[in-house]
Amino acid sequence: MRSSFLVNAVYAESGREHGLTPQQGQLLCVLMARPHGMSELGAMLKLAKSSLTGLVDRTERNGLVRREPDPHDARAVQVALTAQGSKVAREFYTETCRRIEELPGSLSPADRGTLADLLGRVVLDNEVPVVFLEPDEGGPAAREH
Amino acid sequence: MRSSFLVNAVYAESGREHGLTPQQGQLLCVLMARPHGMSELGAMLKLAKSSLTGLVDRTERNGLVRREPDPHDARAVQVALTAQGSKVAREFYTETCRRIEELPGSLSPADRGTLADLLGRVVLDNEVPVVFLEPDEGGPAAREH
DNA sequence: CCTCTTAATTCGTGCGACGAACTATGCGCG
DNA sequence: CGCGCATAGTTCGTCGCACGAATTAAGAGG
Repeated sequence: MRSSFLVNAVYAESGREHGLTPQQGQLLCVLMARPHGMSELGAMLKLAKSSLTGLVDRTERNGLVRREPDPHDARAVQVALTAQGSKVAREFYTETCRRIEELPGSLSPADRGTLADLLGRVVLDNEVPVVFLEPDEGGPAAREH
Repeated sequence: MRSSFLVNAVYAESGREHGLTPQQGQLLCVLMARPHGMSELGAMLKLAKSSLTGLVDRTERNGLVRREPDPHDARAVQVALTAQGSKVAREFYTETCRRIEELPGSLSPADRGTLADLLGRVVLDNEVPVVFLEPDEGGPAAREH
C-alpha cells in the first residue's frame, strides 16, 4: 500500500463508479498518453516488478489493458489500453479531474504550492492529471521517498 | 482499503518508524483514550466486523493490544492497549501530531475549514488526533459516507 | 420457555505490496 | 564468436487488509 494518497482518495471515489480500484484507475490514466513498458510503469507508479505484474494482470483480466510485444526488445512488453479501457479511462479521468479541481477551490497559489510540496507524491511525473500546478510550471516538484 | 486518507499518509510515515502499519497505528490511537468493544471500534474505524477482527488479531499478535472479557456482556470483549502498546502509541501519536501540525502551516482558517470539509473522513469522531480544528470548535464536521 | 437479535469469530475470496528465484533476451568485451 | 553479466518480466510465497456469508454463544423481551 504505497499509493499516492490524495489522488488515491479521489481515484477511489471516481473509480467506484467504474468498478475500478484506485490502483487500476491510476494505471489507466498513465496509459492514456501512450502504451508503456513494465519497467516504465513500475518506475512511474513506484511499484515493485511483481506488484505491477499483478496489477496489470488484474486490469488485463478486466479487459481494460492488453500486453503487446515490444518491437525493440523481445524480453519486453508494452501495456496498452483496450478500446474499452480507453473509454473507461476517459470517463474516469474526466471525473477525477473534476473532483480534483473542486478540491483546492479556496486555496491560494502559495497554499497550493505548500500542499504540492507536502503531498508531492500525489502527482506523478507524467501526463497523469496534474494538480496544484501553477499554469506556468512545467512539472510538479515531486519528492522521491 | 477504506482508511482515512491524509491521516493515513501521516500514519504511514510515523508508523514505519515503529513497525506499525497505518491501520495498526490508528487502532492504537483510538485505544489510547480507553479500551473499546469491537463493535465500537468497527463503527469508529468504519470497518466490517471480520476486518476488524483481523486487524486486532495482528495487532494483538504484535503484543500491542489485548482482548479482555467485558464485565457487562459475556459475548463481548474489550480491546485494550498493553504496556508496550501504550508506549508505542504514545510515541506514534506524538510523532503523528507533530507531522500533522506541520501540514497546514500556511493554511488560513478558511482553507483549513475547506480542507476539513473535503477531507472530512480524515478525522474520527473521538479522541484521535484532531486536526484542522479551530480552537473554539467542539468537533470536526465529519461527513459520513 | 421461546423467538429473535446481537457480539465476535471463522472462512473464503479478492486486492495490493514485497522479495527471491527463474527464464529468456540483450549488451559489451576479449 | 563466445562468454559473463545485466535486464525484462513472470512466478511463487508471504503478509496485510477489506468484504460478505456462515456460525456459535449470549442477551433481550414477550
